[in-house]
Amino acid sequence: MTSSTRRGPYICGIDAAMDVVSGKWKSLILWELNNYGTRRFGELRRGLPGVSEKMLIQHLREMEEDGLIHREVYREVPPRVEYSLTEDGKSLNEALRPLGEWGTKRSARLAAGSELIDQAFITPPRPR
Amino acid sequence: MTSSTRRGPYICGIDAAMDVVSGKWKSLILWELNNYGTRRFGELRRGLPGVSEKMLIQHLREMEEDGLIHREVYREVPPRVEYSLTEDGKSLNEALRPLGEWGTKRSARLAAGSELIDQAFITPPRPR
DNA sequence: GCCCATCCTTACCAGAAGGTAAGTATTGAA
DNA sequence: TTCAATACTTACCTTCTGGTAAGGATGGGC
Repeated sequence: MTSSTRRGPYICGIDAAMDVVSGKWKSLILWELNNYGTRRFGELRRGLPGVSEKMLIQHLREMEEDGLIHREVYREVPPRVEYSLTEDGKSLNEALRPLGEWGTKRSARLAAGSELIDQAFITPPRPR
Repeated sequence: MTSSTRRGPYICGIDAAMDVVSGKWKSLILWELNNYGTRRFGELRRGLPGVSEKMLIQHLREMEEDGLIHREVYREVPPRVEYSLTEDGKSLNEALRPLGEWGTKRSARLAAGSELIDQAFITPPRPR
Protein backbone atom coordinates (compact mmCIF):
# COMPACT_ATOMS: atom_id res chain seq x y z
CA MET A 1 0.00 0.00 0.00
CA THR A 2 1.16 3.48 -0.70
CA SER A 3 0.24 5.11 2.55
CA SER A 4 2.08 2.71 4.82
CA THR A 5 5.55 3.55 3.53
CA ARG A 6 5.34 7.10 4.84
CA ARG A 7 5.24 8.93 8.16
CA GLY A 8 8.66 7.69 9.14
CA PRO A 9 10.69 9.25 11.90
CA TYR A 10 11.61 12.69 10.68
CA ILE A 11 14.96 14.42 10.85
CA CYS A 12 13.47 17.91 10.87
CA GLY A 13 10.26 19.82 10.23
CA ILE A 14 10.91 20.21 6.53
CA ASP A 15 11.31 16.50 6.29
CA ALA A 16 7.90 15.99 7.92
CA ALA A 17 6.25 18.60 5.71
CA MET A 18 7.81 17.19 2.55
CA ASP A 19 6.53 13.73 3.35
CA VAL A 20 3.02 15.11 3.19
CA VAL A 21 3.37 17.44 0.23
CA SER A 22 5.62 15.46 -2.08
CA GLY A 23 3.71 13.93 -4.94
CA LYS A 24 3.40 15.32 -8.40
CA TRP A 25 -0.01 16.95 -7.95
CA LYS A 26 -0.40 17.51 -4.23
CA SER A 27 0.54 21.15 -4.06
CA LEU A 28 -1.73 21.85 -7.00
CA ILE A 29 -4.63 20.04 -5.31
CA LEU A 30 -3.96 22.15 -2.25
CA TRP A 31 -3.98 25.28 -4.38
CA GLU A 32 -7.14 24.31 -6.24
CA LEU A 33 -9.05 23.52 -3.06
CA ASN A 34 -7.81 26.71 -1.48
CA ASN A 35 -9.09 28.74 -4.43
CA TYR A 36 -12.50 27.11 -4.75
CA GLY A 37 -13.20 26.04 -1.19
CA THR A 38 -14.96 22.89 -2.37
CA ARG A 39 -14.37 20.81 -5.47
CA ARG A 40 -15.88 17.64 -6.86
CA PHE A 41 -13.67 14.85 -8.15
CA GLY A 42 -14.42 15.64 -11.76
CA GLU A 43 -13.82 19.34 -11.23
CA LEU A 44 -10.40 18.62 -9.78
CA ARG A 45 -9.60 16.32 -12.67
CA ARG A 46 -10.50 18.99 -15.20
CA GLY A 47 -8.71 21.64 -13.14
CA LEU A 48 -5.42 19.76 -13.18
CA PRO A 49 -4.68 19.17 -16.86
CA GLY A 50 -2.69 16.00 -17.34
CA VAL A 51 -3.49 14.25 -14.08
CA SER A 52 -4.64 10.66 -14.38
CA GLU A 53 -7.63 9.47 -12.40
CA LYS A 54 -5.48 6.94 -10.64
CA MET A 55 -2.99 9.51 -9.38
CA LEU A 56 -5.69 11.99 -8.47
CA ILE A 57 -7.60 9.55 -6.32
CA GLN A 58 -4.37 8.19 -4.83
CA HIS A 59 -3.18 11.65 -3.84
CA LEU A 60 -6.60 12.61 -2.51
CA ARG A 61 -6.70 9.47 -0.35
CA GLU A 62 -3.22 10.10 1.04
CA MET A 63 -4.02 13.72 1.77
CA GLU A 64 -7.22 12.68 3.49
CA GLU A 65 -5.26 10.16 5.56
CA ASP A 66 -2.77 12.87 6.37
CA GLY A 67 -5.57 15.09 7.61
CA LEU A 68 -5.14 17.77 4.95
CA ILE A 69 -8.46 17.42 3.17
CA HIS A 70 -12.01 16.43 3.98
CA ARG A 71 -14.05 14.09 1.80
CA GLU A 72 -17.83 14.41 1.78
CA VAL A 73 -19.91 11.77 0.00
CA TYR A 74 -23.45 12.48 -1.15
CA ARG A 75 -25.28 9.25 -1.86
CA GLU A 76 -26.90 10.26 -5.13
CA VAL A 77 -26.94 8.84 -8.61
CA PRO A 78 -24.70 9.66 -10.31
CA PRO A 79 -22.53 9.90 -7.22
CA ARG A 80 -21.29 13.20 -5.89
CA VAL A 81 -18.15 13.59 -3.76
CA GLU A 82 -16.86 16.92 -2.54
CA TYR A 83 -13.36 17.65 -1.34
CA SER A 84 -12.29 20.59 0.82
CA LEU A 85 -9.34 21.66 2.95
CA THR A 86 -9.18 20.96 6.67
CA GLU A 87 -7.61 23.51 9.02
CA ASP A 88 -4.32 21.64 8.67
CA GLY A 89 -4.60 21.85 4.92
CA LYS A 90 -5.25 25.57 5.05
CA SER A 91 -2.29 26.21 7.35
CA LEU A 92 -0.07 24.09 5.11
CA ASN A 93 -1.11 26.22 2.19
CA GLU A 94 -0.13 29.31 4.15
CA ALA A 95 3.22 27.75 5.02
CA LEU A 96 3.82 27.06 1.33
CA ARG A 97 3.19 30.64 0.29
CA PRO A 98 6.77 31.97 0.73
CA LEU A 99 8.10 28.96 -1.13
CA GLY A 100 5.72 29.67 -3.98
CA GLU A 101 6.82 33.28 -4.11
CA TRP A 102 10.45 32.22 -4.15
CA GLY A 103 9.70 29.87 -7.04
CA THR A 104 7.86 32.54 -8.96
CA LYS A 105 10.78 34.94 -8.67
CA ARG A 106 13.14 32.19 -9.71
CA SER A 107 11.01 31.37 -12.75
CA ALA A 108 11.11 35.01 -13.77
CA ARG A 109 14.88 35.10 -13.36
CA LEU A 110 15.27 31.90 -15.39
CA ALA A 111 13.11 33.24 -18.18
CA ALA A 112 15.17 36.44 -18.30
CA GLY A 113 18.39 34.43 -18.19
CA SER A 114 17.49 32.07 -21.02
CA GLU A 115 17.03 35.02 -23.35
CA LEU A 116 20.60 36.02 -22.62
CA ILE A 117 21.85 32.53 -23.35
CA ASP A 118 20.49 32.87 -26.83
CA GLN A 119 22.75 35.85 -27.38
CA ALA A 120 26.01 34.60 -25.94
CA PHE A 121 27.58 31.51 -24.46
CA ILE A 122 27.57 32.41 -20.83
CA THR A 123 28.66 29.43 -18.74
CA PRO A 124 32.11 28.21 -19.79
CA PRO A 125 33.05 24.60 -18.97
CA ARG A 126 34.35 24.66 -15.45
CA PRO A 127 37.60 23.01 -14.39
CA ARG A 128 37.19 20.16 -11.91
CA MET B 1 22.22 12.87 -17.00
CA THR B 2 20.10 13.71 -14.03
CA SER B 3 20.12 17.46 -14.36
CA SER B 4 18.75 17.63 -17.89
CA THR B 5 15.35 16.18 -17.05
CA ARG B 6 14.46 19.14 -14.87
CA ARG B 7 13.66 22.83 -15.24
CA GLY B 8 10.55 22.14 -17.26
CA PRO B 9 7.85 24.72 -17.83
CA TYR B 10 6.27 25.27 -14.44
CA ILE B 11 2.60 25.47 -13.58
CA CYS B 12 3.14 27.67 -10.54
CA GLY B 13 5.81 28.95 -8.18
CA ILE B 14 5.60 25.98 -5.85
CA ASP B 15 6.19 23.73 -8.81
CA ALA B 16 9.36 25.66 -9.69
CA ALA B 17 10.59 25.63 -6.10
CA MET B 18 9.87 21.94 -5.69
CA ASP B 19 11.85 21.11 -8.78
CA VAL B 20 14.89 22.56 -7.09
CA VAL B 21 14.36 21.27 -3.57
CA SER B 22 12.99 17.79 -4.18
CA GLY B 23 15.60 15.16 -3.56
CA LYS B 24 16.00 13.13 -0.45
CA TRP B 25 18.80 15.19 1.10
CA LYS B 26 18.55 18.63 -0.48
CA SER B 27 16.71 20.45 2.26
CA LEU B 28 19.09 18.97 4.80
CA ILE B 29 22.10 20.11 2.77
CA LEU B 30 20.54 23.56 2.67
CA TRP B 31 20.04 23.47 6.42
CA GLU B 32 23.55 22.21 7.12
CA LEU B 33 25.16 24.87 4.95
CA ASN B 34 22.96 27.53 6.48
CA ASN B 35 24.06 26.51 9.97
CA TYR B 36 27.78 26.23 9.30
CA GLY B 37 28.26 28.75 6.50
CA THR B 38 30.90 26.59 4.87
CA ARG B 39 31.26 22.82 4.84
CA ARG B 40 33.68 20.41 3.25
CA PHE B 41 32.43 17.33 1.41
CA GLY B 42 33.40 14.99 4.22
CA GLU B 43 31.84 17.23 6.82
CA LEU B 44 28.55 17.18 4.95
CA ARG B 45 28.72 13.42 4.61
CA ARG B 46 29.24 13.00 8.33
CA GLY B 47 26.59 15.62 9.07
CA LEU B 48 23.90 13.76 7.10
CA PRO B 49 23.80 10.28 8.61
CA GLY B 50 22.77 7.73 6.03
CA VAL B 51 23.58 9.66 2.88
CA SER B 52 25.65 7.81 0.29
CA GLU B 53 28.59 9.53 -1.35
CA LYS B 54 26.94 9.09 -4.72
CA MET B 55 23.74 10.85 -3.70
CA LEU B 56 25.56 13.58 -1.82
CA ILE B 57 27.74 14.54 -4.77
CA GLN B 58 24.80 14.23 -7.15
CA HIS B 59 22.65 16.55 -5.09
CA LEU B 60 25.50 18.99 -4.58
CA ARG B 61 26.10 19.14 -8.33
CA GLU B 62 22.45 19.73 -9.09
CA MET B 63 22.19 22.42 -6.45
CA GLU B 64 25.29 24.09 -7.84
CA GLU B 65 23.79 23.98 -11.31
CA ASP B 66 20.59 25.44 -9.91
CA GLY B 67 22.55 28.31 -8.42
CA LEU B 68 21.83 27.42 -4.79
CA ILE B 69 25.33 26.62 -3.61
CA HIS B 70 28.88 27.63 -4.39
CA ARG B 71 31.72 25.15 -4.79
CA GLU B 72 35.25 26.23 -4.02
CA VAL B 73 38.15 23.90 -4.86
CA TYR B 74 41.54 24.21 -3.14
CA ARG B 75 44.19 22.40 -5.10
CA GLU B 76 45.91 20.67 -2.21
CA VAL B 77 46.75 17.11 -1.34
CA PRO B 78 44.61 15.60 -0.01
CA PRO B 79 42.05 17.68 -1.90
CA ARG B 80 39.86 20.20 -0.16
CA VAL B 81 36.49 21.37 -1.48
CA GLU B 82 34.25 23.79 0.35
CA TYR B 83 30.55 24.28 -0.22
CA SER B 84 28.52 27.32 0.81
CA LEU B 85 25.14 28.89 0.07
CA THR B 86 24.66 31.50 -2.61
CA GLU B 87 22.21 34.35 -2.08
CA ASP B 88 19.57 32.29 -3.85
CA GLY B 89 20.27 29.39 -1.53
CA LYS B 90 19.94 31.60 1.52
CA SER B 91 16.65 33.07 0.36
CA LEU B 92 15.34 29.60 -0.42
CA ASN B 93 16.20 28.58 3.09
CA GLU B 94 14.23 31.54 4.38
CA ALA B 95 11.29 30.61 2.17
CA LEU B 96 11.37 27.09 3.60
CA ARG B 97 11.23 28.26 7.20
CA PRO B 98 7.40 28.41 7.54
CA LEU B 99 7.13 24.98 5.95
CA GLY B 100 9.62 23.64 8.46
CA GLU B 101 7.67 25.14 11.32
CA TRP B 102 4.47 23.63 10.00
CA GLY B 103 6.18 20.24 9.82
CA THR B 104 7.52 20.53 13.33
CA LYS B 105 4.08 21.28 14.72
CA ARG B 106 2.66 18.40 12.75
CA SER B 107 5.31 16.02 14.08
CA ALA B 108 4.44 17.06 17.60
CA ARG B 109 0.74 16.51 16.94
CA LEU B 110 1.44 13.09 15.42
CA ALA B 111 3.55 12.05 18.38
CA ALA B 112 0.78 13.09 20.78
CA GLY B 113 -1.82 11.33 18.66
CA SER B 114 -0.01 8.03 18.40
CA GLU B 115 0.00 7.71 22.18
CA LEU B 116 -3.78 7.88 22.10
CA ILE B 117 -3.95 5.18 19.47
CA ASP B 118 -2.29 2.83 21.90
CA GLN B 119 -5.15 3.32 24.34
CA ALA B 120 -8.16 3.00 22.09
CA PHE B 121 -9.12 2.20 18.55
CA ILE B 122 -9.79 5.67 17.25
CA THR B 123 -10.39 5.58 13.52
CA PRO B 124 -13.24 3.22 12.64
CA PRO B 125 -13.37 1.81 9.09
CA ARG B 126 -15.11 4.42 7.02
CA PRO B 127 -17.91 3.63 4.57
CA ARG B 128 -17.09 4.35 0.94
C1' DG C 1 -32.65 -3.54 -22.61
C1' DC C 2 -29.22 -0.08 -23.20
C1' DC C 3 -26.86 4.07 -22.56
C1' DC C 4 -25.38 7.88 -19.60
C1' DA C 5 -22.76 10.21 -15.94
C1' DT C 6 -19.87 9.97 -11.97
C1' DC C 7 -16.38 8.17 -9.02
C1' DC C 8 -13.49 5.17 -8.55
C1' DT C 9 -10.54 0.34 -9.01
C1' DT C 10 -7.31 -2.81 -11.02
C1' DA C 11 -3.47 -4.85 -13.69
C1' DC C 12 0.38 -3.93 -16.00
C1' DC C 13 4.41 -1.25 -17.35
C1' DA C 14 8.24 2.38 -17.96
C1' DG C 15 11.27 5.53 -16.07
C1' DA C 16 13.27 7.94 -12.21
C1' DA C 17 15.34 7.93 -7.77
C1' DG C 18 18.25 6.10 -4.70
C1' DG C 19 21.43 2.44 -2.55
C1' DT C 20 25.86 -0.66 -2.54
C1' DA C 21 30.29 -1.51 -3.28
C1' DA C 22 34.34 -1.07 -5.57
C1' DG C 23 37.68 1.82 -8.00
C1' DT C 24 40.50 6.37 -9.21
C1' DA C 25 43.81 10.20 -8.50
C1' DT C 26 47.24 12.66 -5.80
C1' DT C 27 51.22 13.14 -2.75
C1' DG C 28 53.29 13.11 1.65
C1' DA C 29 54.37 10.24 5.68
C1' DA C 30 56.03 5.83 7.70
C1' DT D 1 56.99 0.44 -1.02
C1' DT D 2 52.90 0.75 1.13
C1' DC D 3 49.44 3.33 3.38
C1' DA D 4 46.50 7.19 4.57
C1' DA D 5 43.43 11.02 3.55
C1' DT D 6 40.11 13.27 0.60
C1' DA D 7 36.85 13.86 -2.99
C1' DC D 8 34.87 11.88 -6.12
C1' DT D 9 33.36 8.15 -10.10
C1' DT D 10 31.32 4.06 -11.97
C1' DA D 11 28.58 -0.17 -12.65
C1' DC D 12 24.91 -2.54 -11.15
C1' DC D 13 20.71 -3.25 -8.83
C1' DT D 14 16.25 -2.41 -6.16
C1' DT D 15 12.48 0.42 -5.02
C1' DC D 16 9.36 4.03 -5.75
C1' DT D 17 6.50 6.96 -8.64
C1' DG D 18 3.52 7.80 -12.04
C1' DG D 19 1.17 6.59 -16.55
C1' DT D 20 -2.22 3.77 -19.60
C1' DA D 21 -6.13 1.51 -20.36
C1' DA D 22 -9.77 -1.11 -19.18
C1' DG D 23 -13.54 -2.38 -16.06
C1' DG D 24 -17.12 -1.90 -12.06
C1' DA D 25 -21.11 0.01 -9.45
C1' DT D 26 -25.43 2.66 -9.44
C1' DG D 27 -29.98 4.15 -10.91
C1' DG D 28 -32.49 7.27 -14.00
C1' DG D 29 -33.89 8.42 -18.89
C1' DC D 30 -35.06 6.68 -23.55
